[in-house]
Amino acid sequence: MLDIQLLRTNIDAVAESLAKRGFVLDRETFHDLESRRKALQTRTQELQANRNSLSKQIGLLKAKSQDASSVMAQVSALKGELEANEIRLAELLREFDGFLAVIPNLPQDSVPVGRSDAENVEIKRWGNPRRFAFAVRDHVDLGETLGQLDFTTAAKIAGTRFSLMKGSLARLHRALAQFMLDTHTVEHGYTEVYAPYLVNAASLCGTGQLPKFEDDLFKILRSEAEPLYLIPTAEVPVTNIVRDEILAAEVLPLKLVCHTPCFRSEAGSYGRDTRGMIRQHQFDKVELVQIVAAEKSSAAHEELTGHAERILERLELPYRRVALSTGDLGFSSAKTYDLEVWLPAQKAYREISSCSNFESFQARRMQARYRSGRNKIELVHTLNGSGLAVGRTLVAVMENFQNADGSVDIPPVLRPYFGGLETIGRH
RNA sequence: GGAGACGUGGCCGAGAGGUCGAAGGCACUCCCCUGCUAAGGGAGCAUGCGGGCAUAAACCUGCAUCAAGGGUUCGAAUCCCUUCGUCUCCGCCA
Repeated sequence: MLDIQLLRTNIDAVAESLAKRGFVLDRETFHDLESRRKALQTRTQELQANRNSLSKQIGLLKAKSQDASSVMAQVSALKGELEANEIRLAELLREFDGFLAVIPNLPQDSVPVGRSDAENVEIKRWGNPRRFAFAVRDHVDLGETLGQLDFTTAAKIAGTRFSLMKGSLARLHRALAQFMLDTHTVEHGYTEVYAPYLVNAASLCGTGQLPKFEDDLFKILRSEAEPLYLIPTAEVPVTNIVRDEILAAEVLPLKLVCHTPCFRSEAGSYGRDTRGMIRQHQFDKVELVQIVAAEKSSAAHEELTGHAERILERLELPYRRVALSTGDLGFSSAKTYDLEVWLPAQKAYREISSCSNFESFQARRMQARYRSGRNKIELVHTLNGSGLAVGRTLVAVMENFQNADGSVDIPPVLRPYFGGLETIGRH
C-alpha cells in the first residue's frame, strides 16, 4: 500500500514512477474517489458530531429527570441522513481501498528501467562454470538413474508438479536446509523461526499476496470458519509477526530465518519448466526476513543479499546477481536482486533466490511500526530473500557436481551432514 | 468434538446503557526535590483516519476504535447474534 498522502500531494510523480514499471495509474478515478470521499467523510463526521452532542444532552437531561423529548426529536431528524451517509461512506472507502490495494510499490531510483526481465542488469558474477569432459545430464536424468528421484510416483500420489525423493538424495535435500539454517543463525546473526504453514487472509494481505494474487494460492475452505491458505513462502508468516505491533526501536533490526515448505498453485505457468523440480506446487525454502528502521533498509538489502550469496559460495556454485528492472519487479517490492545459479544442463543461469526491499509498503498494510523517537511512531521497513530455495539448490548441486558415471559428489561443506560420505551413487 | 468461563491502552486491571477513549497501578518521558545505590512530589503518556491546511513540524478540532463483524438504542466497552482467540474440565490424538 502506498502512502495516500503521497497520492494526494504528489500524484504526478507517483504516476510517473509507476509508469516505469508498466503500471498506469488512473489519476481521474483517484481524483474522483478523493473528492467524493472528502465531501462525504466531512459531512458524515459532522452529522456524527451532532448526534453525539445531542445524545449527550439527552443523557444530561435524563439524569436531572427533565424532559428530553424535543432533543430526541432533533436526533431522530438527523437519523435518516446520517445512516445513509454512513453506508455510502463505507461503500466508498471500500472502493477506495480496492483501488489502492492493487497499486504496486514505487521502484527505487536505482532500479534499472525496463519493460521485462530482458532488461534486468547483471551486477556481478561469482565462480566459473565447470568444464565437463562428458555429456552433462540434467537433474531429472541423474536422479532417475540414481533411483532416488521419482516424478511418476509423485504424480500418482498427488499429481503433476510434485516430486518424490528417496535415500541419499532426500538426505542431501535435508542437509542443504540444515546447512543454510546453520550458516544464517551462526554466522549471519539470524534467529531461527518455526511458523505456521497455513495462514489467514489478513496475513496474506499484509505481505501483498492478497487481494490481487489469490489464484496463485492453495486455499483451504472450512465450514463457517475463515478460510486458510497454504503459505506460498515463509515471508508471509514470518513478516506478519510484526503486524499490528509497535516495536521499541532497540529491538530493531529483527533478523529472522525460517525453513518451510512453500505451496504455489502456479496458475498461469502451464507449459513452463514442466520438466523436473524447477517449478513445483510444493518446494522447500529457507527464507531470510529483516524488519528494520526506515533509514536502514537499503543497507540491509545489500547485507541480506550477501547472506544468500554466501550460501552459494560455500557450496561452490557459480552464480550471478541481477538487479530486476522496473518491468520485472514484484508487486510489493521497491527493489529486488535475483541470484541466479549456473545450471550446466540448461547452460544458463536460473533464479535461485530473490531478495527484496519492500520499504514501508508491507508495513503500511500490516500497520507494523516502531517508536523512532519520543512520541514518534514510524512504519518499519521489511525485507526478505530466499537463502536459498532448497529444491533448486539441490538441482544445482546435482548438475554441477555430477560425475561421468552418473554419481554426484557431495559439496565439501555438506559432508559433515553425511557422516563422511563424499559421493552419492546408486545403491 | 462436547460443556463452561473469558477477551479493555506497552503491561496489569476497574468499568454492568449516558458526563468513558476509559479509574487505579506498573513501565516510560519531562520538571521539581533529594549528595549515593528500584526515596518523594508534579505534569505528560493509545492508535488510525479526517478537517483547520496549499506545504513540513507544532498546535487546535472532529470521527472511529474496548478481539472482529453484524444487530438493538436518541446513545453501547456495557445488551443480543455470529465468527475468531484464550483458559478450565471431558473426549480423541502424534
